Amino acid sequence: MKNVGREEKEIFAAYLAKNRLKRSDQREAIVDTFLRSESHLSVDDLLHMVQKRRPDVGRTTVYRTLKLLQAAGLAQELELRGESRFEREYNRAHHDHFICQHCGDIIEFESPEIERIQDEIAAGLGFVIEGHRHQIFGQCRACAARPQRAEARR
Amino acid sequence: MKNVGREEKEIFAAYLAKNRLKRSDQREAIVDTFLRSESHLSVDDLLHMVQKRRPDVGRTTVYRTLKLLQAAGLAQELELRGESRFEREYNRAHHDHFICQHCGDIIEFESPEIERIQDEIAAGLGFVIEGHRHQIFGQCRACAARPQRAEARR
DNA sequence: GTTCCTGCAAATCCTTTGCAAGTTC
DNA sequence: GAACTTGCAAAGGATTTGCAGGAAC
Repeated sequence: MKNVGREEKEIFAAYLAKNRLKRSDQREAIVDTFLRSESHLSVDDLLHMVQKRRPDVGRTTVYRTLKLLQAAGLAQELELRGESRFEREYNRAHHDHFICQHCGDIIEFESPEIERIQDEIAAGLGFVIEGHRHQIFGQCRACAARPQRAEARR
Repeated sequence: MKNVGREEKEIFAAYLAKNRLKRSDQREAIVDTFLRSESHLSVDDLLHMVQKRRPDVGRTTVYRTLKLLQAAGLAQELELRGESRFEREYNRAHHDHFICQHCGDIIEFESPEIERIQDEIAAGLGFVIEGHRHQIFGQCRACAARPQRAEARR
């Protein structure tokens, strides 16, 4: 488990330098924790994980560091129903999400075909695409198999 | 402009009756205004439109009535970046949205082909679809034609 | 008359901002 | 030392809730 996200850390450092910002232990802990996690973290998830290492890190700093990660192109915000989550963005192919409304699990998927159709429709409308969000809500395989617990989460 | 949304109003009345709720002038004004509008209203849009007719209607009641409209299957919430908007749902084919980030315009589109691909991917994952949200952000034709005003809205 | 509705104000929830003290360069 | 960071507390913005008075049934 060494050198996790080494390249991303270099990019982050370069981003700081370019903008005359400074490094700090808190930032380092947050960035490292974020890069080690499987993705789709809420701010609270990340805060709690970081606090296991450094209990003195504040929620404010997590918010601020996530903004930096986004600006540096390393993190992307996922705006789900109500809550906001973050995933790694660097060097990842574009993908969209299935969200299980029962257990909260998030499954990624990608479909070049959907992207292509999207582009065609946009072209027909004279619309220039800058970004998109495609989320599918429902039940994952596991939750569908035990419908009696369907209300557990929502 | 008579009898706008007559059928929807009947459904709303039936929904109230079924749940032992009562009619009120405020609800009627809100529902009527909602049904007459072109869609994609924010709570504030709706509040202001209703207040032109009945200045005494409060924001709280608009929120509460929108919840009823949703529960009755007449309105659907559109969660855009940050803000929340509402559109008519009754008897409308499923569709998704292009959102111009510059002028705020919202353009609807539908693609049975995308829906089909979605269903296939879901089936492959054993995922049961209960709903989805597909939003494409960018510039509409008009805004793309005058890029100098691209920063006007965001 | 009982039950439901309404608007206000207060409470929440999530996120951002002001600020004084501490760090980095 | 100048400029940036931090955490706290306070401020914001959007939505919900408690409540007392008013309306519907």
